[in-house]
Amino acid sequence: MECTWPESIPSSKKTASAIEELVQGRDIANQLRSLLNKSAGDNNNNNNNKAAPAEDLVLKILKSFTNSLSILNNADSDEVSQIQANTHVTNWNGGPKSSESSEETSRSTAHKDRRGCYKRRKTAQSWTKETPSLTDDGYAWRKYGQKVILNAKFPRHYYRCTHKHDQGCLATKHVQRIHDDPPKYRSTYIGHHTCRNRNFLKGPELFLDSSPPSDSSVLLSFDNSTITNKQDSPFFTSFQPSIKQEYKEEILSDHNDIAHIQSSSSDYLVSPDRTVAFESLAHMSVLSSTLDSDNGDVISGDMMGSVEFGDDFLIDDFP
DNA sequence: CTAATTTGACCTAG
DNA sequence: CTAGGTCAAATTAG
Repeated sequence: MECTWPESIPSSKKTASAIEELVQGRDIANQLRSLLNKSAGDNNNNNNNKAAPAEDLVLKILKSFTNSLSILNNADSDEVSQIQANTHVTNWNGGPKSSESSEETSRSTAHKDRRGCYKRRKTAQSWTKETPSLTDDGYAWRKYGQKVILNAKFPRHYYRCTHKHDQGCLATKHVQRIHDDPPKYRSTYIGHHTCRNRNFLKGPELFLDSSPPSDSSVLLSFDNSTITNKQDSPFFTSFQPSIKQEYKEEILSDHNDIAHIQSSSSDYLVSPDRTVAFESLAHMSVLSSTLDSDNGDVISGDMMGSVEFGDDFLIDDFP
């Protein structure tokens, strides 16, 4: 089986480069938007509605980019993506069903009518990754929920991209601790990032940005799988500037255990200067360990095989 | 003050 | 119906 990559395994390279272009365009539009905001802020402080039409236009451009991205990303899946894609914060009032009255007839409490407010994404690409510690993947995640899962000892934490409202990034993930004694966390990534704000310190960014966009970005090759690093391939975790809070307590709690694990995998302890080589090594080791346990026969156990790609990332070549 | 997290209610797929 | 995923008010952190 070919180790295909879940994130935008584009049906074709055309799609891939189209996505890249769109991301770039949206990024630029974002820059323009912030530029507009800034200039409107300090130039004319009393007349601020002058920039409103421009801002509006930029927002429309952004929306258009985001929608296109969403369409391309899950080409056949449902319309969830576009719904959330309004790039600014207006929570699309006047929802799908025009309920003119009866706020409280159905539900007693003074909650807003959230029916139809969200849709659960059905077929988004997802993949899981298991780590002995909570590592940051370079993206800014915002926790939005926590749930106790049946037959699981630990609750599951739900995160979404911080730039969901900024840039309409629809990526989410959930993290669940599956073992305690040797700490093990399973993170499931759903959807992929359309945002461009990774928290790189300095080194690895040249990995991603200055790489030729055609197809030879970064290759990691293993036994029989070739991995191309596109914009957010899941294993290109990076250094994090600050460990977030939710991780902090966990890390502190089993501080002793993970210390040597991390150092042995040469991850996160290297100074950022010489990271590029080290990083790839680190990831290779991570990957090889996971893939390694895979090529034998990781059976059952409890399915902690390693990297299983959850969904059928159907590569829809055109019919 | 703003922004992130917590947490219980809400919503939907199965 | 239930289990899992999401929302959003309240709370806490920066």
